[in-house]
Amino acid sequence: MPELPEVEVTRQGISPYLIDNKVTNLTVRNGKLRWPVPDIAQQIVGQVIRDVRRRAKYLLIDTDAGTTIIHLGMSGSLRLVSVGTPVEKHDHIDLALASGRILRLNDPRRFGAWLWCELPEQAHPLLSKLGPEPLLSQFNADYLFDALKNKKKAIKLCLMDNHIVVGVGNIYANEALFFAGIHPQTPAGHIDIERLRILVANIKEILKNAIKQGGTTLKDFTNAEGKPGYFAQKLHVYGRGGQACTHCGHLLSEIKLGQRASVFCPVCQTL
DNA sequence: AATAACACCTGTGTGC
DNA sequence: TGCACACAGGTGTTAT
Repeated sequence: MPELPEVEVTRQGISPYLIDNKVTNLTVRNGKLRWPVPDIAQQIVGQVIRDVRRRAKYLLIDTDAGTTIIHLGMSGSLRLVSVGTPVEKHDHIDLALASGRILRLNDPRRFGAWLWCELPEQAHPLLSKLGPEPLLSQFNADYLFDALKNKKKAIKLCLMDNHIVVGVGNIYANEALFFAGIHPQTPAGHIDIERLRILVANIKEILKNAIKQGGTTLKDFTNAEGKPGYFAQKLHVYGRGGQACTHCGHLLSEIKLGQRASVFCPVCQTL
């Protein structure tokens, strides 16, 4: 489900309910997520949540004893519910708070993660090798030009590579390349810095807009209150293979890159 | 070292 | 209506 905007919208939605609140219970109904969910009730119950942060698509819930690391995978979502709200299918984990609210993880495909880290999270192996945040100034044309130097693989695969830049998933990689006029199969190292400047600007713009709109709703994305996002209606290429290009009217092509659907306009996007 | 393929899992839509 | 199959927002691990 979620790319960076959806995770950020979730963070913004849940953090007011979590910060300064005390954890009263942790219930794991099904701990078989991507990795076994550790039993850390002893460590976290009684702790006050200090902050709720995001790094890449990971949500980080800080307490003085340690940080809970949550990833929503392909199908995960977090909602805040009241005590007594009936448990539904795939509601795997509850983090109960002194306020009477419960942070509830639902994840049908269980590609998500719920982990615990007592060290600063930079030390965590999942977070230690991540590239820059796309919305920060460290992600710029000069950086990207350098990171893509000598790379022969397709630019779209590079945009989705967490070592190069985090948070850009299949939807926004397709959209950003469309707006930048770059063919998704272009060898990454061949793109000159001026085109990368345009690409970087488009990535930032698209992600910011998607956050402002409340995230993309494809099938089942909802924010912390269970409301859908409104970005899907603004997608120009993702999910539109065979339909007309919104810019020139030519039919959009669809190919597979790295096993993922890639849609582009063969006229507007060049190698 | 870099790239490509595979793995994890459930739900949904399509075509027969 | 049932069944087989392809496909879906991610990403660490394994193979080439």
